[in-house]
Amino acid sequence: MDSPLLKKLLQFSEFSDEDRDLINDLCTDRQSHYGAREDIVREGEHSADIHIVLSGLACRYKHLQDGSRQIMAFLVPGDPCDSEIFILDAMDHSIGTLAPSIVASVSGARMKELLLGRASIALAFWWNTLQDEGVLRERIIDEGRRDAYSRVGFLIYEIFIRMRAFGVIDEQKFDFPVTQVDLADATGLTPVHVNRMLKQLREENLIAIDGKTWTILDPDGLRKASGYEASYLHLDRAKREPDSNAGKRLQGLI
Amino acid sequence: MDSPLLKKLLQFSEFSDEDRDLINDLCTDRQSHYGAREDIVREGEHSADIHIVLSGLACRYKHLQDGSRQIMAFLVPGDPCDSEIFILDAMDHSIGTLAPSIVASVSGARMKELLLGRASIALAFWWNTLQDEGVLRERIIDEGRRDAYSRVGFLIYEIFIRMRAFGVIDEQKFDFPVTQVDLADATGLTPVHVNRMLKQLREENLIAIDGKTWTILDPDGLRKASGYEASYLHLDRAKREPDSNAGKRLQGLI
DNA sequence: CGATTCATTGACCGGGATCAAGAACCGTGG
DNA sequence: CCACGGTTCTTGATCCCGGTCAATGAATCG
Repeated sequence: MDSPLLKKLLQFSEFSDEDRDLINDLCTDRQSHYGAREDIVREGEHSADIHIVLSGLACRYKHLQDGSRQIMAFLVPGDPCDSEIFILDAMDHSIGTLAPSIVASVSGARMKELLLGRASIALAFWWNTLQDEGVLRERIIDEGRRDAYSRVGFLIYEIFIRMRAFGVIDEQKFDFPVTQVDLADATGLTPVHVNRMLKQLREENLIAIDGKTWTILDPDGLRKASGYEASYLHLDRAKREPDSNAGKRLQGLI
Repeated sequence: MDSPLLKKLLQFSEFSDEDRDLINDLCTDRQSHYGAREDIVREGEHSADIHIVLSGLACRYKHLQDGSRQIMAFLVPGDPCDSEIFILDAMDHSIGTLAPSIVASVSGARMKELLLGRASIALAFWWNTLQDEGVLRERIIDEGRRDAYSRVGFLIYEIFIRMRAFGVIDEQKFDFPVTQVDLADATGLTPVHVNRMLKQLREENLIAIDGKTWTILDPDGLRKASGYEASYLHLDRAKREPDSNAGKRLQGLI
């Protein structure tokens, strides 16, 4: 069975059976269970391990002096949290769960070995880093140039697209176990105003929320409302490759 | 004579004389002169070359549908613009000059060869990517959680620190040839409000502006006013790495 | 069950946007 | 040398989006 990590990396590259086994093995080695709102790695720490989210939901965040929190990225199943940790000797931000999650730990040494021996795998991780950077840049635009309505819509739509690319969307439904406070910390708005924007999105029949299950009723309408452009996720790359089967995997994803 | 690129990479690693020559050669191969406000790479393009800013000032930016522009990062002399271009097949943002600049072009093939053959150099470039990511994350915090005053102060202080780390600061003076519109596009504020914040910073004797020459009159005061924390630039940590094998970690990565 | 977190809604306020009008600063050509 | 048209900078007046404060439900859980 494919691990979430392999599923994720398959968005970027194709792998030999041997590569696939190596990637899957990374996730089965050591697994830790976290509750909601627990830290996986803290700012300033240096961990000997790197981490990969297998299930649940985590985020990159940072606390400011005034006590407020800024969420800089959501980490969905398959996302490596800190594949760079064995280069830097201290994290400049924290990683924590938002919902109960299962996280795989891989020793930095083993990661190093794999990246040394397997250029094909190393390349996929490099790609992942570039996608992360694209997401960060898009969030800067989001906060700098979009109003609250687009900001909330954008965040929801991006999560939707990433979940769908990862293949965990049944119809338009997906599990997104965040509070409105979390969304506020991610968008730079107040919880009160996030609530108002969600209300508006619901009233316009773009989304529906039932507990932690979100439904995108009108993906196209939501995309337009949020001013979303998909290019930065580089999900379409596989489609353009002339001799690749990847196109089949990703068909209909965008 | 050390090229700006070597100066920049020396922030992260130490190099053998041979490494130094290889890095310097990158910058002397092909140099292009750009005027102010010209594009070096456009969104959607795939260039065979990667680019390095040697003098002047450039930025990463993106235009939105409504015509507004968001500057996501400033590129000062020594900064590689797109060392990842030979992996991705399309840029998800543009890079353009703000002031007349000299830019070095290096073929992707040569870059790849260098990163393959020289782990020590590959490591420095990897570090550079991580620093870029840190800057992006800090900008998200900046826009999400700080008020206009801190935002403008923060941006100025970061440029000051990066220029100083690069070694082009005479006393507290440095050349920063941007318009207030550029600063507005970078902070997500309006030019009018940027002007008001600059006025305030001047009145508090934190900075002085004479044409394109900026002076930080009170670095400590500016840092405090902007809520700046330096850790994310990793300026002090990189060199401490005692492990001479560190560079080899990246072998086979590209 | 209370107790605690989370969602929702209303009333009011303020920071920054918007609009507008000069002023200072160019590079250009006469 | 000045006259000029175009940026860029500066400042004031007004408005509105989103923050703040507060109160009430709703949902979850020991």
